[in-house]
Amino acid sequence: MTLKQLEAFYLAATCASFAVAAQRLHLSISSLSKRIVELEQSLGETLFDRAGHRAALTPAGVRLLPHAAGMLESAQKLLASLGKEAGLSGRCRFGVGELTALTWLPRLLTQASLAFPQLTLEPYVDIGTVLERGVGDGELDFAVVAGRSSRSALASHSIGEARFLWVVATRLAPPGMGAAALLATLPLVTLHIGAGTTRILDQWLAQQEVAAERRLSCNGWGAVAGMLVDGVGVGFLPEGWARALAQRGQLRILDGQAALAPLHYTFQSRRDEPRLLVAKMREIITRVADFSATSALF
Amino acid sequence: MTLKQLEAFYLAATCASFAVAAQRLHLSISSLSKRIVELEQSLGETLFDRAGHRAALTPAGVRLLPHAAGMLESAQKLLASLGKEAGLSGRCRFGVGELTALTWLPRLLTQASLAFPQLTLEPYVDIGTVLERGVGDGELDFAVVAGRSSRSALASHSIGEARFLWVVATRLAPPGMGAAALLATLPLVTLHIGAGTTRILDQWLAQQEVAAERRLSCNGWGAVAGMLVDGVGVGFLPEGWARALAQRGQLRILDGQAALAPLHYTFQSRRDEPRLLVAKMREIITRVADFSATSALF
DNA sequence: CGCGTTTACGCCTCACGTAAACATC
DNA sequence: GATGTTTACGTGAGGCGTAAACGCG
Repeated sequence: MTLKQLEAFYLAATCASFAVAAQRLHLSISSLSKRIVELEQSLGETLFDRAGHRAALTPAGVRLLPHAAGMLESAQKLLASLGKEAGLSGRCRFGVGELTALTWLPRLLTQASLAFPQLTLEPYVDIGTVLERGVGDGELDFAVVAGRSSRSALASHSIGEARFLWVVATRLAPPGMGAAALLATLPLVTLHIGAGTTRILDQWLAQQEVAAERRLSCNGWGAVAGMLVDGVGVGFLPEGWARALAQRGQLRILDGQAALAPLHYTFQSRRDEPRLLVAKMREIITRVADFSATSALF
Repeated sequence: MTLKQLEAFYLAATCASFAVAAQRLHLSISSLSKRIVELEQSLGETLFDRAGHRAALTPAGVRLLPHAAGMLESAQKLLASLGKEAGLSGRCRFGVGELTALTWLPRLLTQASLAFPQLTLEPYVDIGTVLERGVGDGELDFAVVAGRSSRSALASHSIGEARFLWVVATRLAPPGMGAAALLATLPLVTLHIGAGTTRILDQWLAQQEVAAERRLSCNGWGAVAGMLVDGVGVGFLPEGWARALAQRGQLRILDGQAALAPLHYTFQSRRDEPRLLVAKMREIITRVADFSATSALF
């Protein structure tokens, strides 16, 4: 029994497939498979049931899992007690929404690479549901997404909220007009369904008893902002963007009485995540996250 | 960093020398040395100071030691949680006094090999001081010796007491005569100084205000018993032996008012001993130990 | 010079990746 | 046939023991 075998077992047991686990170990699938077979031989127990389409933990494997996690955690603490940077090297893959990518992600990368010079940071930008699946499958160490996770295997920690303001091109509407009224004549320009803002938008529409008859969705905030500036329709933008564009006179903020609810963002990772690094990254993110920040693009 | 490296480090740090540690790992000294060098390289810390005649732990080594012990213990528990016999295989070296060897050691070996079929038991018979040094140096996993240890690194657990009776050859003395009186004319036949009985003998002599003018010592109870039967002098034997030989008429028990104090035996192991096996062996020994048992030789 | 540790070297096992085979859906 | 895991095999690094060297008492 070796630590490498235990690590391979732990990841294979917690990731969606051997392929994902192998990727996270920088190992070929075949080598991962052999490591696990060798662990099984050294323990004299079958840990995975390969009968079905995908390998499933046997009862012995289930019994072993917490012990293996404990060993790996002990090993990490051992390393942490000596070399400070130990355990905080290697790669860290994580997911963020586009809003994050365009606001505080650069600052996060600066801070994190300052704190962990040995660490290779690999952010993936995608919509929340994709990121959640990535964390669940073990492809990502964590993700910052809107709202709490519906997956019981993931733990959510609130890290802040983003506020949005309804806007429209200055030339399309006189001052004082509300978003609800404009939606009667202008199309709604927003993100694709599945993005984090979908929920607060639906909530707002229901509350206002307004239906968005014409709807135009795109998969990026940058494109949405561009369309709104060009006068394609009415929509909402992150507060910082809206204020920056309004100040330049390109957009008018529709600050009627009915504002969009703030969108809460959470840090999501596996509930059984043993890596110290993930906890440290959460600390930094909690400190750095600021969804009202203006993008460096402006 | 591997478990083998940590194990090598742990043993090298707790044993008297690399040679002893290597012996316990069934490894050559050179391989042990390399394992430790490799651990140092992987941790980026020097763990042993090789400046002096013998390797000594550096501060970093001292910091690492408890972590390494914890890892090894976790590994053991992991194995114990799956395969029952796991962790209880391999070799177990321990020391016992000759009295133990001639009374309950056979029963211990029977019981222990029944409880741990995979285990190779290696008892070493010697006098207490030698055994204590062996445990302290790491050559022995534990020892059963008379009295508590004077070494602070060893933990002592009482497991029973042995009683001794003064005897003399039947033909040498009429009934009713005491040992103190006989010592005036007959030599004292006893074990070498350093044996566990030395203390209770000295105590008895002081209490009786008797000096053993002629003294004849040997390094084995069997030889002492033989000499006493042959009428070489007066001496004492373990209670069971004395009664067995008296019943056959070969010896007379000198049951005067002044009996020897009972000799307390303790189970001694390293205070930081992490092996489950040692605790289990102590349980069995506590159950099995019986110093009044008659040797199978009779 | 003895003792304890390290270095040098030849040997062999072990762990890796590529590629093919196998099994399940 | 697509996906997921294992087997076959050639290669290279790593761990082993023997033997010689080093360094301190």
